Amino acid sequence: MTRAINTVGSSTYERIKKDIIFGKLAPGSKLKLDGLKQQYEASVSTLRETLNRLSSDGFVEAAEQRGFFVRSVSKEDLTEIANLRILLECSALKTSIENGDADWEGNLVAAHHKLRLTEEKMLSGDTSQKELWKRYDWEFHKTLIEACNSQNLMSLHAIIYDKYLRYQMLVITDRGEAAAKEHKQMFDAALARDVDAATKILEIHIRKGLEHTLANM
Amino acid sequence: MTRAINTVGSSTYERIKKDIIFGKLAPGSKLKLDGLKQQYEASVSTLRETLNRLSSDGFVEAAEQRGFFVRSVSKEDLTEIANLRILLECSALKTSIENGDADWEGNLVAAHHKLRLTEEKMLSGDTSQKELWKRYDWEFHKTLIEACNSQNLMSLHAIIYDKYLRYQMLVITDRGEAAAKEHKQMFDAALARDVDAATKILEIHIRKGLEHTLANM
DNA sequence: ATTCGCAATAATATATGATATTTTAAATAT
DNA sequence: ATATTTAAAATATCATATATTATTGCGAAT
Repeated sequence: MTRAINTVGSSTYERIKKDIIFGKLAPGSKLKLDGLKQQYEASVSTLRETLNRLSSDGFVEAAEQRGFFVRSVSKEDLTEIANLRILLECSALKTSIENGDADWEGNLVAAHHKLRLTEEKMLSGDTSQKELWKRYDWEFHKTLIEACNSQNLMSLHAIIYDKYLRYQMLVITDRGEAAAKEHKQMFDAALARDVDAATKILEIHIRKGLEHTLANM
Repeated sequence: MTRAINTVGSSTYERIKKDIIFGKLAPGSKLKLDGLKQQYEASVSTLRETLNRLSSDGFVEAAEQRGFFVRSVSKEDLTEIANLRILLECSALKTSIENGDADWEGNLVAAHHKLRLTEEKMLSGDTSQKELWKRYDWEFHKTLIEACNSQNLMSLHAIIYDKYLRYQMLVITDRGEAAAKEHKQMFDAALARDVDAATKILEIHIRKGLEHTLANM
């Protein structure tokens, strides 16, 4: 179906992006072309294409004539990101709740169900599924806003979400039960078409996550 | 000072981006590497780096193994862009007015003065300065939100502004006097620290621009 | 002795042209 | 008309050459 994984360029893009988000490539560290060449088995040109894209996305810093660096982190930057996520995601959520049809509701039920299952496993001590949990968290939040009717807003949100996620991955612990409860509340409010309640909980959800990460970094 | 113009890569990036925004490269048209090579005097690899960056920015569409295209335009897309600009710019304006210091006020006075001069020239029939007017319009809007304390928000806004501008450049006419009056009102409201009035006028300003462009495309 | 400035060298990034794949189209056969 | 084959065009990738930056070592001045 999707041929995205076929080219060297797109797969190294995904891999490097993932390695930055999950902290395998440390914030601020130098991305030497020669080193990356061996690590990702791609040519310099391909890598430069990838790094240029990531620099436009804001995951990599490109210093003219001096090469590429993993974007550094700071509390100020995280705060900016969180506020931006609140702005974008709440706005999208509002429109989405107002416009969502039966399909949207169905997708939402499915997304929340999968997320909840994984959350329950994680809460009972099984931390092996952290990767999976992250994916379902993303799918749940994405599905919530999917009926917002703005491709532009969705793709901006996707990048901000990943930037926010990177900071979450920086700290060891997550908020566990509290976050799960907020997910449930959001889910209920969205199905009840209660825009105010849903956006309010979403803002709290993000703000609490921000505080938690700030306190642990 | 800035060495950005020194490398082939960054200068072709600026040139191609400008040519897309100002319509020299038509929406939807194919960007053949071979053709660009001659037009911009750069090698394939350099051009690919450029096009990859522009694709992340959303000015170019990259079709896996089928090359690059100038991002196509549509009324729906423009509407999305305008709404996004309202969301981002109004939020930034609010914070900026709340936080702006004397420096900010000074910059704002200067920016509005330059914009006004050019607007007056344009209104009196001298359309030769359209390029300059566009630059001052950008600087005015940018200065308005400059005290918002969010680099992330500023850079997101810069891209959205350019996307919006591209649509404005697509239609021949602009709103002239009406837009100039709105600029003055925004300027006054910002200096008076009247957040509500300023954001309200900004939203009207963008929405009117949207309607004008929609009607003429 | 230590710091500073300069030159030579090494390391690295940028840019190019060449090669291998893949897609598009044109032509032929079914 | 549709499917298949063939030829041409275009893209993706690589290896290499050029330009720039960073490092090291040396000697002069404080």
